[in-house]
Amino acid sequence: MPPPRTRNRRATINDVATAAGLSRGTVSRVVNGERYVSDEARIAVEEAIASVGYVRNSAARNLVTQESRAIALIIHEPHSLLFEDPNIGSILLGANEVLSRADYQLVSLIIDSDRDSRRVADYLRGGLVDGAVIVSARASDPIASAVRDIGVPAAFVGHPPGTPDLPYVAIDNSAAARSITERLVATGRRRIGMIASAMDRDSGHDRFAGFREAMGSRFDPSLVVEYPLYTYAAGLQGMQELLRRCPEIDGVFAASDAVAAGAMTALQESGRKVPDDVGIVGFDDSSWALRTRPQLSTVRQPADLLGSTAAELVLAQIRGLPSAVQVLDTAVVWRDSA
Amino acid sequence: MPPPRTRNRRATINDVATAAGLSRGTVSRVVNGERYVSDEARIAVEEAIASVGYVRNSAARNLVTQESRAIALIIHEPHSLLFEDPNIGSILLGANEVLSRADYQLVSLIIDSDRDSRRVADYLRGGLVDGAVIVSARASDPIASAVRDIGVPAAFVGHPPGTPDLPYVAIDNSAAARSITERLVATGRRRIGMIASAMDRDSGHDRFAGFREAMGSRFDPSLVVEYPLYTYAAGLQGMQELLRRCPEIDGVFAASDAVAAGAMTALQESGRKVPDDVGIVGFDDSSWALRTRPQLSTVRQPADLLGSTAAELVLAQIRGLPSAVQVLDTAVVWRDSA
DNA sequence: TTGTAAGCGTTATCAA
DNA sequence: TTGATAACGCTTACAA
Repeated sequence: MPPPRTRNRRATINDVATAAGLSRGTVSRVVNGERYVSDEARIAVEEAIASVGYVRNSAARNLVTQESRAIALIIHEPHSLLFEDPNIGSILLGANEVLSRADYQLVSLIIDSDRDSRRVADYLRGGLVDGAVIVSARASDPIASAVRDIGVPAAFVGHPPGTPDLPYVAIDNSAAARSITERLVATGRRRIGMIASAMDRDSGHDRFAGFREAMGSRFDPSLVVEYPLYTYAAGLQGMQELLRRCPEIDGVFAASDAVAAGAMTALQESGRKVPDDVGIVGFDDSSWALRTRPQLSTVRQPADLLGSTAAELVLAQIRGLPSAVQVLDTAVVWRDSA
Repeated sequence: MPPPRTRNRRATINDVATAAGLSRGTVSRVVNGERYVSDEARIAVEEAIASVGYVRNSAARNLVTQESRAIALIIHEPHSLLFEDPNIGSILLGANEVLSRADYQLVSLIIDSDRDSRRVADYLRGGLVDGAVIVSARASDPIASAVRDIGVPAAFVGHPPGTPDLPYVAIDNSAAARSITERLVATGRRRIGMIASAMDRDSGHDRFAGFREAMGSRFDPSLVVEYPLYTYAAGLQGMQELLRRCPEIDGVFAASDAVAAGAMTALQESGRKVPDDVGIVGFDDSSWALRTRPQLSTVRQPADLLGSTAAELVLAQIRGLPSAVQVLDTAVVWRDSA
């Protein structure tokens, strides 16, 4: 029998108490699975709950317990890029996994306008969540400082410049970029360029820095193009531009796998063979890397771990435990594109 | 000057009232921007708010107003597919746009396990949101019936079989599939197959049905392969299988653009030219369609409109307005892959 | 225009 | 083991 659809008024704990012939306190204890409830009381309450169709009002509960058992995940991603980047899905799933296990509800809030930004800040401020993990913040992101001011336990995925000193989890983009660039150099390429992206994010900025370091005196600024987003389109255009500037180019570091995939298309359209004529490497080891022909040499980044670790960082703060910055390992995975 | 970080106790409306030398009621009126507040009172309250660092407690407010001004967007997507499908990002953004304009906070809840499913149901039941839009429900999805039982205003994107009779917004997958298949037939192909996917969703099921209808007596079941998810990998494997079964195949309808992209790779690896040797069409007109070479002929589906319309459906119910099922238009966009 | 006071539906303390 | 009762922080008649 479906619960009586009292669309007029929802049953309260009082209604249950009356129906069961017991007090509110006892009903509350049953609902929360506490000890010190006799079997007969428990049964009576359970029957009453079923008969009046009671469900607990979370607002009232949160008000008295002063917690919500929910954690926000704030996604501030440029419109066009949202979910084109497979990393963010993995981060989300990773965070959800650890929060779910700890019996917290993950609520994702997306910021797509200044208006959203304000509303999300209000949402956090209102005490509707006990903590927040922030992904894809850009340099000097207003939501980042808002979170700090609000004082809610929080952690970043990545650590953009200009970000308040909150705990974060990241990878060493610079070191990873250096490694893969060095590997590319070692294949004997002479003219190596880079398609840089998202320089206003720590990831984009640091990948470029790593490339530059690895190139040392061979670094040639005219062989670097820069685009705002990690997209296939950026790779396509970037490679075309590089080819225009220097037809003899024989190596390319693309700032992400999606960018590398676009670049590879441009290379093939220009009649060049990968890796024979030009070697190309990406970054992320996302699903893109296995889609290209040949498959991409790239840097593996543990996106799900990024998400789960960030979630753990905020959980630790909630529990009053110390939470330190975490830098996760990456690995170069060498396939056939270089 | 940053607000005093009273980590000990948050200021309440009472503290503001005391500081301003006014009553709680007046403070509340100022906070909510109501009329009938003298300028001097308003100013005094605003100063007091700043000095004590007051922010309103949403749980308390929601408790008395009996609303949350938040709408849930429930994503029940198989782990691996989450956000590989660009449609879902567009749906999310579309919904966020209309809700944001109406000053509602969109909170996305993802379901990735049975445990999640129960927790999300509790979240909805608890009154933490005023409505819900459900995307990517599968046939007989438990969360779908939970939502119906809970009685919260809701709308589906799509209308899987076995779904309770709640308002939904969808496209006519079957008619669209028929159109593009007919167009493919008209190019003179003789042996046309299909790579079907997600048959447990209305979209997957109906696209296949449309294909079958359009093929009429030419329909050949041995030229159909079926995979659970709309993925690149499904397209890759599906096309290989089709080629094995029938090397002379000269036309393919892939159930989504991602699938088509995978199929195109398989075709090219087998040495076949698209569209000369085999014509291929997809579905969605997502970013995938412009990435393949040649670019994909496909069905344009207004993913953002799907999201915004679903949000409007929910809003209408909250406002007590009638809300009817909506079927959105699609269009065949013909490029070079067939 | 402002103040008073009664809830909103829980949980939690303290007696019984 | 159970029952009163006092919060939790806010909104909202109703009075003044």
